[in-house]
Amino acid sequence: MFISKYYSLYLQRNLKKGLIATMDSINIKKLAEALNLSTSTISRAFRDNSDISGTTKERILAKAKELNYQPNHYASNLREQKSKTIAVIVPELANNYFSQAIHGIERVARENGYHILIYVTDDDYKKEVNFIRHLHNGRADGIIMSVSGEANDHNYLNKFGTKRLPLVFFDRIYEDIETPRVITNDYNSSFLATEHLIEQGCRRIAYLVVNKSLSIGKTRMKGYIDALEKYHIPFEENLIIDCSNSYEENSIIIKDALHQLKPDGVFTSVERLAFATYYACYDLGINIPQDLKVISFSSLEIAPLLNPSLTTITQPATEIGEQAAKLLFKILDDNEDKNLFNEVILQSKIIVRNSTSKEPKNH
Amino acid sequence: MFISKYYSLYLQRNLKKGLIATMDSINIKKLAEALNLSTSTISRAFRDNSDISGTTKERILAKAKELNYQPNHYASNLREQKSKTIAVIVPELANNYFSQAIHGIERVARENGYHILIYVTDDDYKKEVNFIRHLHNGRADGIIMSVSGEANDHNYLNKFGTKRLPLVFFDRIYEDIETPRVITNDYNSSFLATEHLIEQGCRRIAYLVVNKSLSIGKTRMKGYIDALEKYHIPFEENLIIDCSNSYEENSIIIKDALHQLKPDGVFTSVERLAFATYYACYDLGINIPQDLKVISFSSLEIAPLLNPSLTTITQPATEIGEQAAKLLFKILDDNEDKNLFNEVILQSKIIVRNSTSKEPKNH
DNA sequence: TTGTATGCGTTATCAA
DNA sequence: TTGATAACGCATACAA
Repeated sequence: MFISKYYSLYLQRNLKKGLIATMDSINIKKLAEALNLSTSTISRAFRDNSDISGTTKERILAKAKELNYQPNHYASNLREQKSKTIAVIVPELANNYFSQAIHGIERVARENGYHILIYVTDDDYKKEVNFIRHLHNGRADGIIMSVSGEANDHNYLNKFGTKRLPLVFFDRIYEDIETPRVITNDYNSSFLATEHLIEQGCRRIAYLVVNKSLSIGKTRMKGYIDALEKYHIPFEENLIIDCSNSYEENSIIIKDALHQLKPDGVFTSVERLAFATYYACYDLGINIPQDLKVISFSSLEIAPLLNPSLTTITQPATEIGEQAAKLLFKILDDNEDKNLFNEVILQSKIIVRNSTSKEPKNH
Repeated sequence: MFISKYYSLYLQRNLKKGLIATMDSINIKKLAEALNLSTSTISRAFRDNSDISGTTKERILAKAKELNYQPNHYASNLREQKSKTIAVIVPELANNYFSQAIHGIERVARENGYHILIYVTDDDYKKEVNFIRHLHNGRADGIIMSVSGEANDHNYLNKFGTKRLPLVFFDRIYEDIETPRVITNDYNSSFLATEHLIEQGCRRIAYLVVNKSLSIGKTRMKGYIDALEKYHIPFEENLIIDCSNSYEENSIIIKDALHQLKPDGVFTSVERLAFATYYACYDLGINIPQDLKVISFSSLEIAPLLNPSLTTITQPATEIGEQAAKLLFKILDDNEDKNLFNEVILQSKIIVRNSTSKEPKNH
């Protein structure tokens, strides 16, 4: 083998710096030498489809285990132009819904031999754009995302043209981007939730939302409005309470709203706002459910343990994650389907508990 | 340029299959052609240290943006022998503690330009071993882990010899593996928690644990035992309730224990068991805190909303994650420190609420 | 300051 | 069934 003098110098330096694999690091070539085989044969032992005799394969795998050899992931990826990795982008992590969804994604990915990268936007649109852009460098084969920037320009997703990575939305989606998605029947759930409050005797129902302009906020709001209409309850714009992402701000906003608007029912679009409502009621001495009934979208598993236990619209979070992952793998498996538009709609369940009870709470 | 006839055939086939970059996919060579520059110059524009004129750099970056070019991650990694990726291995995801910790890790990683891979073991030791082994193929530069297999053999971690990836433990650790770790003062917290129950009048305090043999279980148990001793309360072996990972099993175990042992205080080592205790008490008509006081390790943010509000030992989960990540980056940054043994101990806080109140609960 | 040449570790192709 | 080889896309040493 000829090594140019430049390169040998480069080698020397980098060996010193520890940048380059030294004797203690194993690779396909060394394994081949150790076994007196060619690298191609080694490689074949690790891919199932290729022709190779059973005995050599065993010999190779045994030696590989002994020397702790595994095919270098980056070299394989470079060669094969795929990474066996999917990226998951979520607005937040410390949220029962998203952690359950990720768990579902993780499980399906693992079964398919894929790894998952996690990105948290903290509801920051700029981060989202940045993540997506950087993911188009081969790091991931596909993306599963719950979006953060409904109010912003989604067109950045179209700028990749044919090179755009397969993308699946779940829960929070951009309606104007045509890509597979997994959502729940939010309109219907909201309608039923509102109807439930009305049936429990509420007439002034406040709707708490984090961002009215988010598609998920809009869909959920529509169900609320339509239910009011069905029961001929006039819709009051100011009963839509637009909250923020800040705990402190929400506390003030909600207390003000409860104080000034005196609703007898509250429907919150995310669980965080239900918690904030509870805290506000504790502070203000408002009794749930006597003075105020509360229902919320929530995947909280301990909703029955709250004081009072919280009536929830529970989304099948884990299943949503699983379905999203399956959808992505379907695209990844056969290129034909790449542009197939696919929408999976799962059903949420309303679970009635004491926070919307007509009777005084009892436990 | 000479292309062997074999290879040209191979090219043809793979182009058809779409396996190989075609016109729509950009790489360093095409960008170079488009700009009439060499690939090295392009490369230099993307690395900060190299010599390159300001104007060409700008020209290149502009064109790159236009053509949506980014250096291929896998090629760079192969060349540089590092991945700018860290792996995080946790026992479970749907747990406030771990999702908060991961959030902390994610933030620090992002700031350092690193990406994170998530692996969930579901408390399965075999999965853990498998993950770790596969990670040693270059996919990650380092690992942050909360362990699952205390009862098993940890020696697999030593089998990698000098090739072992930098590893940082957090919260659940293997004491016999010498590697940096971030933990909380569990012994002390347990001691204080038990003492708190005693001060509130408890004399028969049950300790609920998921796995006695886990180091974290042992440490926490020791604090409990020593606190009993301080107050001359005899330690009863059967008040240590060994629970499982199954919700249904725990329900039975706990109900049995409450029924037969009639404790007046319960100290649970993980929040899940506190929830199970609440459910059991609801079912059995046991009043918390009158009949039974409950304290638990928990990072639950809505502990004040429980019925009754739960007294917790709260770990600084996010900070633990951040510290673990920082520790890992310190190792990654300077190779010298590679074997430095480092232990960061953070303080948990006991937050007293109604579940351990002497007075009947009030809200 | 830029270009040329080379190899990172792997795998597919073809030849033997 | 195995071996030789070229290339995946990039980054660096050195020459120009």
